[in-house]
Amino acid sequence: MKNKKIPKATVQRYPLYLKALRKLKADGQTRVMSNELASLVSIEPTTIRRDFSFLGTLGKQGFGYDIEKLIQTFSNEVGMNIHEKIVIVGMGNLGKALLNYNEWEHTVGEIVCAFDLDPISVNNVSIPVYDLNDIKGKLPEECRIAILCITKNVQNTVDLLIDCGIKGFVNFATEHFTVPQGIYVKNVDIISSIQELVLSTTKGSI
Amino acid sequence: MKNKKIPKATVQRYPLYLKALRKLKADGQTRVMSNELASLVSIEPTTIRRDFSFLGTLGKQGFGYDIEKLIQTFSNEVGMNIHEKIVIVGMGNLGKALLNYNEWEHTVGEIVCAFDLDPISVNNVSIPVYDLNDIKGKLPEECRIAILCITKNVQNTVDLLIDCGIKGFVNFATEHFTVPQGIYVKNVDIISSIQELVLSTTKGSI
DNA sequence: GGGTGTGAAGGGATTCACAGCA
DNA sequence: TGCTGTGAATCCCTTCACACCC
Repeated sequence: MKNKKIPKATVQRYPLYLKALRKLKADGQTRVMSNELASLVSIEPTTIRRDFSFLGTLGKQGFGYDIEKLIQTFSNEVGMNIHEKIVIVGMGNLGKALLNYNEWEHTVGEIVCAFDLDPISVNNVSIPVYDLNDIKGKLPEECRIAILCITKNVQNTVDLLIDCGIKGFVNFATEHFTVPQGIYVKNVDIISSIQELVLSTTKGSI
Repeated sequence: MKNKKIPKATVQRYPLYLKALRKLKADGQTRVMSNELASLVSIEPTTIRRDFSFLGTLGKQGFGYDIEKLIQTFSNEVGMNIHEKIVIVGMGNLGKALLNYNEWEHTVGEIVCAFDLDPISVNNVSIPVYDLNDIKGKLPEECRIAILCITKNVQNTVDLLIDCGIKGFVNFATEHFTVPQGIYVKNVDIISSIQELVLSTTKGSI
């Protein structure tokens, strides 16, 4: 099964598996069976086994999977230990909250700096905060990923960031915007999340 | 096509359409064609037409769709104007940021109160903030949706909330937890989002 | 003509069923 | 025996192609 193109749906589940596996490891467990993992992440065991099989032969029949080996494989083969330089755009409560996540290191990278319309008033922050109008000069070249925590003038800011080399956005902005081909946007829309929740708790259709 | 069960994938796109349609309306536009909407939301026009068709015959051949009519239909038929009473659990920077979203009203409902381990120190907030240990007595009965912004003791808190009648969670916690059948969790995992972004910007597989 | 709505085809993803190995 | 790995079947979703209507 190795060398086959990994399906989109599978790739999207990998982070979920990794999270559960880290939890198991932290609990002192060293091996896990697809059944057990299934109940943790609410995914069918057979789906899990197929997902894992794309990365090679990782399990032992009648035994299960070695947790450490799985974590290593995910990290190496799927590029989950890439050290990205990430920038936060908009340093309100949300931006600060994201900065305080203590999970950046050893997972995807680090937040190197931030931009805000009023950088002077942002204090008690461990990274440099620059004026949003200075993006062009201050955005580090290696930055490819930006986290959008602004509420106004979103399209213009996005265009500017793309112009500076940003390839991917994690977007918390509600304002609608568009991007050209080749730029990836991961929307984190709390309203939409709740709408989905409402639909599923009332109609059970999701 | 009406009366047929609406596919899960379709339902998940409705909030996205609604957002784009509201934007168009705000820009003064009164009608839209599937082609135009497609380029806005990056979804194939034929997919859009099929998605809409589940809600009845909404468009006019050779003309397009009436934006106001679409918005109304979404609101009424898909339950997007339901007025939920929502509770925030954990009032750090993130909780505050969410509270300041000015999009709650007229979309999904309102945030009625919050819980925190240290409620006294949370100030400048427009809703009551109670002690996390008092959930049992203070959580309004009609509350079915909770937004999790805590970082510790997540499983216990979740169990307690379910016990109090919460049916759905929007989860910002990174700590892994499980829920029984019939409880819905919408994970908002920023680390996973960035992992997906990294995978797509480096391997182009998403 | 220029668009929508939809049967039918095609493509992916999930699940079944079981071979194969520790 | 018990669990993984995987061909085959099934299911669901997307896309094509075109009938139909304004």
